[in-house]
Amino acid sequence: MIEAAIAVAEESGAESVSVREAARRAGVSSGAPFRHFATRTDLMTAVAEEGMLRLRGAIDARLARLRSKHPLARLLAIAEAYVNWVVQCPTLYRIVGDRTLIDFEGSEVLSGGANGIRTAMSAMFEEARDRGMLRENDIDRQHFESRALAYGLARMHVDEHLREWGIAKTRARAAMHAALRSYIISLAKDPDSLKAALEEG
Amino acid sequence: MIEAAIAVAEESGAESVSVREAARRAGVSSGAPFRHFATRTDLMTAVAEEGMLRLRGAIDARLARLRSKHPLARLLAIAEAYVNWVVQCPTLYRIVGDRTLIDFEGSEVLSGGANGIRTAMSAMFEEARDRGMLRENDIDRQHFESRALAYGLARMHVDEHLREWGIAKTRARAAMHAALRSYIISLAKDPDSLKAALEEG
DNA sequence: AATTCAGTGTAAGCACTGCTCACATGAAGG
DNA sequence: CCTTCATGTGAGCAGTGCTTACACTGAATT
Repeated sequence: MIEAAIAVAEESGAESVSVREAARRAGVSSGAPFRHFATRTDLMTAVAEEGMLRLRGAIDARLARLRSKHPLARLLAIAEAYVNWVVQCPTLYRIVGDRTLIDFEGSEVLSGGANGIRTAMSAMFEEARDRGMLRENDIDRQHFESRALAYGLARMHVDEHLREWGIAKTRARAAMHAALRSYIISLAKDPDSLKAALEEG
Repeated sequence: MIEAAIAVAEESGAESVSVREAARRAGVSSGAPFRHFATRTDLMTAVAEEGMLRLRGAIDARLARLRSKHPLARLLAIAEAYVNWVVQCPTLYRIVGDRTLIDFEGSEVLSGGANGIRTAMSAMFEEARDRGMLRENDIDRQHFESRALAYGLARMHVDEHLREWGIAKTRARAAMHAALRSYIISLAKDPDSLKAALEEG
């Protein structure tokens, strides 16, 4: 069912996923899905949970691959992995973020997943501050601001706002990376050493 | 019809606006709306156009009220007026931004309106650069970045992401203003003179 | 081994939706 | 007075979310 729902969403858009269509795709009758998901929202929530797991997997993989221990470099890596995943799976991302389509608060996977990402970012801001790497020390504001930037970039992509900016889909990643990179660099007290850390990979 | 549709959206959510319910609200039969709007999308597009006009009105009013001629101060004013309007009319803003609900490209009011805001911001970045007010000179990237930040803040609000950040609705405006302000200030070559211009109002 | 029974799938059906269409109304203009 | 055209009407079609009475299966209990 979940795979069928994802397939429908991928080709027809997230809002036009119907329980019946997903059931047809899975080769069962129209009532069958309701044995496993009480409501359409529950089905879409299950789809979103699958998406959240993949997103967290992508972020964790990126962090594991990153050599640098510079907290701002790791912060940028999280943000980049985030937007990379959004570019790769825009439909799934839309579902994960759409609180009118799913029950976000009611899902441990979803709220816990979002919480985990936020906590990881928070830890890196704290470490950067404690090691004197930040130009300013109000890390709550900087955390909120960087999240808004990453979310805005991701949203502008999935909401199709990029064409108006003359940014082709093939260049979306590069444009978003450039924005994130320059923003994170602007937070650093010593931009040059951060740039060096970023070169390190 | 448009007023009725807005009323339904305000109290039941934008996605659950139905042509029939709007017709009931307006006291006409179920087929009547289709004399004026060929499809539900057209009706929602008309609602969105109304929203775009109000948004542009709010921004223009704010700029007219602003004494300072400092381009970065005016830039911040645009961004603040933008998020203010989003906080004030979240439902309408969701409709304006939802390209699955409306025909954005097909509406002169909508695409032209968005274009106008972008052009206005662009002009201020150019002026700031030409007057040597920016720390860096790649204004395209800074314009894109600041738009992503403003859009992300607005989206986080209408998508109900703020509670997870411990930001109550009453404080949303203040949090968003703080983020925008500190970001714009970080762009300025001479932050102190910008701060003075911001004090001027 | 027979029986129970929970888990799953089926098909019909309800109330709703977007949208169409044949029809009525009614005002404007020749 | 008659035509025309814009608008509203209400029945109807296909699709939706969801429920429900029914049937089947396979494993556990007696």
